[in-house]
Amino acid sequence: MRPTVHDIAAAAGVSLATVDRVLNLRPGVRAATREKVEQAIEQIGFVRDVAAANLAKSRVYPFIFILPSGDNSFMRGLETEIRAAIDRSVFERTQISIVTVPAFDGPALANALDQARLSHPAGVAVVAVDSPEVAAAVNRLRTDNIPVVTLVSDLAGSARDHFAGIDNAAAGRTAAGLMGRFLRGRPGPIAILAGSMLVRDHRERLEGFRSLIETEFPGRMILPVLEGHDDPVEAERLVGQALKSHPDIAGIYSLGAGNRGLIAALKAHQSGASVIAHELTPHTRKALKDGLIDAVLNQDAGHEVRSAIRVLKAKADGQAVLSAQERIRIDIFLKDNLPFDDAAPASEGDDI
Amino acid sequence: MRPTVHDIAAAAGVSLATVDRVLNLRPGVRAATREKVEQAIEQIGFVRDVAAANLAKSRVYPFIFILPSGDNSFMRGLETEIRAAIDRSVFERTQISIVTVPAFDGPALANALDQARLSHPAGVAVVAVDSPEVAAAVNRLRTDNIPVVTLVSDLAGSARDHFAGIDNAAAGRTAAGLMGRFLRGRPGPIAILAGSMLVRDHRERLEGFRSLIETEFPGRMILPVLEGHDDPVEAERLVGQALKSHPDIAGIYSLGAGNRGLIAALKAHQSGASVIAHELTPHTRKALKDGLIDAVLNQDAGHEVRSAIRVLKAKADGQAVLSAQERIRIDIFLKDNLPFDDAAPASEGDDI
DNA sequence: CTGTTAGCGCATTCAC
DNA sequence: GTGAATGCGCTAACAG
Repeated sequence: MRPTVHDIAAAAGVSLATVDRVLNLRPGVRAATREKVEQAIEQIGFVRDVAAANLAKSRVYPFIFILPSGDNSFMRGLETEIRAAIDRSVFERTQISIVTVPAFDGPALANALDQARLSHPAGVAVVAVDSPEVAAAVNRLRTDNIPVVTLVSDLAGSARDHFAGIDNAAAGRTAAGLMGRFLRGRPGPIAILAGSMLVRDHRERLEGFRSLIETEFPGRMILPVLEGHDDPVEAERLVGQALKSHPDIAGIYSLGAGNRGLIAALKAHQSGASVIAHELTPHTRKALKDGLIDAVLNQDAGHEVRSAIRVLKAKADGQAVLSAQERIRIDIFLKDNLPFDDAAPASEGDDI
Repeated sequence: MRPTVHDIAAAAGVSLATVDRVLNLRPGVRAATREKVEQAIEQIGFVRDVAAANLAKSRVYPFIFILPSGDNSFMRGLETEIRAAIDRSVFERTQISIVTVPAFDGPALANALDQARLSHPAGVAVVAVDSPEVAAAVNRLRTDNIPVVTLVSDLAGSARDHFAGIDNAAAGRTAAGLMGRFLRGRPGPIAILAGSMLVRDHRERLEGFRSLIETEFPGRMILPVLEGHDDPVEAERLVGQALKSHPDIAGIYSLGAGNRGLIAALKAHQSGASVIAHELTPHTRKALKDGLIDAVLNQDAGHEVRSAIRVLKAKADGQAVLSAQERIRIDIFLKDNLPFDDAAPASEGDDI
């Protein structure tokens, strides 16, 4: 039988209440007594039963998820997954609210974070814009001892507890490795379509892609980055222009969103370029099937949401996280290994 | 406040014990009373607090994991992950034992399953050999109401509750899609190294690979399958022979284990073939880095083990499983997106 | 057939 | 500072 608080109490010659005070770092215990109890805990190898503790506390975890608003398939899919988590909240003792803010807007996001702080949540998950004011707002949350997990895109120079997202540099390198192999024997430059250099995930993918092409496939030219702000209209215009002025483009790496525009441009220009994009959405799925896109790198929004919740809970309880379980993997989809064949539902992803 | 058993009792005008009997489908309740209670449950929207129930029951889950013995890096990695789960068992209320049986040996496996049945476990996870006697043994477990999850390789015609493994047909197609693209413009046949057609995962990968090559890359010849029984020595001999008699081999798909032998043969013959293999082990990792293997498809043993445990628990409690969470993904590794750079530890993988 | 009662392991009043 | 008592939501004897 695994030892309980009673065993500690007996071993230390104190009462349950005192044991509890020591366990939960509450004041009102003499140093000597505390010492005794801690020794007992150590000696009998006590591990607290979190389930029982939560039961006794009737613990619920109020969490706040902050993500960009707007017409971005991936982000809306993410929101769908958060809503799915809300449906499970009765079972999981969570109580999740969703806040949306304009994309790529640091001040607005910082403001939303400060707002969130006022409601004293048990944790906050945020799709970060990589700016100092956002980092400062995150740090204010941390000062209040509120756990913060960045979601999808990370935040430099902040005290965030955890990042629930893929290794974006590795994603960029993966895209480059595939692209280099796909283009073997075919000359021509590579075009890159990004969303914004204000978000860390896009910057890291770009860096990873570039560095690998330069070292492993030297001589392959990369055109100046097209920054389409994840907007389909802008993306279509930029890619269209590029295809017009560089008819010899052999490959295109779309590392952000706005893929609807990319796809439209590809169709219009009958480009034969090898194309690699991110995120499996209804649009990229169709383009894969139609042969317009060769490969899609995907991050599973459902897994990210579930992971964020698990980590926030663990942090809120001062528990360790199973890091292997929380690593978000980079899925690679070709036309031929798409999950479920029917019309793509909003929740593409999966997990675990 | 979420409703409790007390609320049901009050609403139905009965005692806690009766509510409990209805909830747990125990006998000793008049049909009319049962009806009343069920109505109350329905009306107030009761959902049982599993954590509290487990606490009251001091529930522990005795599980048995059965896997092949022998010198197979992937299977030994799987065992390591099971041992990691054993380390967590105090927290997870599990009590896991490991049984190993000779690989590809249906009768031995069936015997081990029958043996497992005698100890009345709360669930069994098994790396299946796809044979009728194994299916029969699994069905005997199911008759005793013991949940069974197949692990890594599935079992046809059995009543197993769940399969914790990748979609192997999709894996084969993925390998074919990559291979076809890698070989663009290069003639020459493809060689296939398999372990044994007695296990379902190998058969499914082969089928998926073959069908996609035939439909998407017609004209690409596939040589007769080499069956190496996951044995490095045999694999080396078979691949060596093939490379000697077909010096024009353009691609090799290794869909089973025994990759040490494959790698040795590749080195010895200075083959320039594009190679795709399964499972990231210290050997395949090194071969990737050395450029001997182009891509590795991997299944995460850690994720599979954790998933199997979650599913067995859920089935044992008659609970629903979050199917999205339990889907095991196919990881694709190139030389340039390998996880952690240091010397590969036994536990490569990770998760959902 | 049905109800009463005493825990499961922990947290939290309220006395002392 | 410390302890005794009560309850979280559910299960499981044991009575009736």
